[in-house]
Amino acid sequence: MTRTDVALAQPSVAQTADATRVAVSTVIFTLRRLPGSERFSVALPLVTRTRDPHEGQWALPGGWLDHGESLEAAASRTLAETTGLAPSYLEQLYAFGAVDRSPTRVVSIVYWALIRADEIPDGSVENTAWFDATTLPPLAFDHNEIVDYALWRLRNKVGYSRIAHGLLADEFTLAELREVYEAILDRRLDPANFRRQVEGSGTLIPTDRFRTGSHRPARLYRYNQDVELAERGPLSTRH
Amino acid sequence: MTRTDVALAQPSVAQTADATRVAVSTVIFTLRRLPGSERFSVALPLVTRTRDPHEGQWALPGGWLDHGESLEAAASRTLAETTGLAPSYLEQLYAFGAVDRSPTRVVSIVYWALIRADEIPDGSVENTAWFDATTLPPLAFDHNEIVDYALWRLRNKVGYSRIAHGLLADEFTLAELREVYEAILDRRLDPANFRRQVEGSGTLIPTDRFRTGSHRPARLYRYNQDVELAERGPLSTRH
DNA sequence: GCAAAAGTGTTAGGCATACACCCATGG
DNA sequence: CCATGGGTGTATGCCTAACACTTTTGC
Repeated sequence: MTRTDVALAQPSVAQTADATRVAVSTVIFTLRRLPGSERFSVALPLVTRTRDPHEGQWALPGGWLDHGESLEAAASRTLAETTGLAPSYLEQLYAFGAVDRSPTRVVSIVYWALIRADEIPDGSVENTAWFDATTLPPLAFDHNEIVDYALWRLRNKVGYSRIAHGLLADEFTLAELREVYEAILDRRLDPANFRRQVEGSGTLIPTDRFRTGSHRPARLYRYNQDVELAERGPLSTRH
Repeated sequence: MTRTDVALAQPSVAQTADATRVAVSTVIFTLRRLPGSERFSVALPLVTRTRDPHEGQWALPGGWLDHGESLEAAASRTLAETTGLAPSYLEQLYAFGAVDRSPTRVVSIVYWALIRADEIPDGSVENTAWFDATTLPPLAFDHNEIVDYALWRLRNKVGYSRIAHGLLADEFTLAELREVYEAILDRRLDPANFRRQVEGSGTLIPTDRFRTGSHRPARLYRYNQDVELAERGPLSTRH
């Protein structure tokens, strides 16, 4: 009898019940403006489990690792299969392998990802719903702890890399970039100092275009493609 | 026919030849004073592979994940079995899962570790030898890339955590602590500024004892146990 | 004109760097 | 007493935070 620790997934190769199996899950973050609030907040999609264990509970999107695919490819595939999403940024988070994290032995390689609101397909996907990252219900398995760790990593990494750009369109104003930082860090940033810091970092290229529509027009910027999105050291070019 | 991607290891549960298997390897660093040199340099142990693939080549110590043990326990166990070492610091590095990294499908959860020179048992262990981390021979599988990434992580982490203490005895002088930093970062540090930085960080407690024997005696310090060895966020208390 | 956001200027404080200098011990 | 590492003092420059101020638009 086969059990899964992720939703909507089935093993693709024959496995004995006693063997350790490898699953891949993804914590994928986006920003959304809550109704009634001016600020953005971090949200993520969860899927309902359709079988035991934890049937009916919410869980991270994921599935089994196929024999012929890399870990990152498995993360992308299972994310697309369960939620229809294709993230703009994807990075390995951690491998979870406690013996008792699932009734059967499962090692989960967890990825975390970013996606812009406009990249999310219209219309809801079956069994999928978006939740505020700070007020999650009890999730299946150790997925609450996994989300906590992913949030910690996101907040950490926004301080020393350009991952915030993974949540923005090609062109954006400094205010929009600042709102991304404010949502992730959950605190206000001084617009003047923020401008100087980010302008001095060399990661932004000013354009000739302006965002108009309210008050004084704001200059649009684009990414400097020469700068890495995130420092990953010797792994930056591989998977 | 069973193949392994780590030395001196054998699967403990029946596996089909086609199934993806989970291995655990460890990059364990120590410091040693090279003959003729005043400075310390980073070294790590490798084991010779005793079977195909890559028979005869040097590889990271490791082995298969047992069905009933956690990832970290597997790292500790396989490290002890192959090298006889029990590290003072152990942290997960990355999960490597490229399809072509081994003739059979193997996902390797790699840990990295620190050990003091005085914790290394006397007498050489069979098939094990220590290498300078910066001048390694071609290793089996993707182990060269893994070591590069572990070195990058070590150098990064020494800047924002206290992991250097994992390479020192309970009591140590500031010069000894500075030598650890200099070896890892491979550059000289100003003794005066280093002292102020580390004294101001609150991680050290001065003792009444002094290291004597040459010139002016140097005060011995010990760790402040209240401060985490390394920030791991929500994972700091678990495995 | 007025409100509000875009954008600039200025100051104070903290921290890293560089380096001059004094202290204490072994030989 | 002298060489050497232990340890202190201090000036400089950079970066951050705080906030006053000017500019430019919509209404």
